[in-house]
Amino acid sequence: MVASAATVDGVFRALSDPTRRDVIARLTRRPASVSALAEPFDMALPSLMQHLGVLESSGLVRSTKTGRVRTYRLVPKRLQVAEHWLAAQRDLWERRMDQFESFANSMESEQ
Amino acid sequence: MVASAATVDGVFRALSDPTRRDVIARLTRRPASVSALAEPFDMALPSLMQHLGVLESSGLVRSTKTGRVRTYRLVPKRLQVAEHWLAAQRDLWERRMDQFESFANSMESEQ
DNA sequence: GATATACTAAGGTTTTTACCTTAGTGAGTG
DNA sequence: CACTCACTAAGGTAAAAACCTTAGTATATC
Repeated sequence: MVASAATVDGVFRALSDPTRRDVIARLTRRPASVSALAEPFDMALPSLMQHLGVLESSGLVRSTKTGRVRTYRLVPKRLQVAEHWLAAQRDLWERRMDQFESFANSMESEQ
Repeated sequence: MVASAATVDGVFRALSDPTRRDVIARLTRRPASVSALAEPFDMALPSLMQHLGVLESSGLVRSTKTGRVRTYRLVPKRLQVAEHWLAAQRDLWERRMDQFESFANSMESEQ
C-alpha cells in the first residue's frame, strides 16, 4: 500500500494550510455543511470553498449534496498516507541509531 | 509541546514536495553535502539549494559548513511536529468511533 | 409565487513557488 | 599561484496559490 508521490504531495500540501487543518480537525469530530465549516472564519465563502476543493481533491475529505446542503466528511484512511510516510522515516532513523549504538559499543569493548 | 500553526505549516509545506521528501529520506540515513544531495536530481544546483533552504527554514534540517563543504543533517524532532498533529486527529477520530459504537450498542439492546 | 438560504460559477489581483541562467567567492590541489 | 571544486548570489520567468468581488442557480419556506 505505497501511495504515489503525487498522492503524498497532495496530502501534505493540503495539510500545510492552517484553515484546512482546522477544517480537518472539525471534520474529525463530525460531518459538517459548507456554511457550518465556513462560519468561524473571517473569509469570503468562495475562498473557503476553494480550500474545501483542495481537501477533496487530496482525498482527505468527501462530500455529498442533499437538497441545497453539501455535507463534508473526513476520509480517515487518507491521513494514513502521511502517517505512513512519517513512520517509514522514523523507522529508518531508529535503525540508524541502533547501528550507531552498536558501533559505539564495539568501539568501547575494544579498549 | 504544542507547535505554533506557523511551525506546523512550515513542516507540512516542506514535506509536500517530492524532491524535498527524497532529501529528507536520504538524510534519515546519513548526513550529506549539498552536491551529494543534488547528484540524483536532474535539476540545476541552485534550484536544489532552494529546496534545501525551504527544508532548513522549516527546521526539519540543519547545516554546517566546513571548508567549502556544507553538510546537511536531519532534525528528527521536527518530524514529530507532523506526527503529533496526525496522532491528535487519529485520537479524536477513534474517540468518535467509540462513541458511535456504544450508541449503536445501546440502540441494539433497546430492541 | 415571492423571498430567503446554501451554495456555485466566473473572473481578477497579489504573492509565492519552482524552476532557470549567469556570474561570482572562497577553499583545496598540483 | 593557477586551477578546480563546492557552493552562493542575483535576478528572471511561468505557473500555482490564496485571497477577493460580483453574479448566478437551485432548494426551502412563508
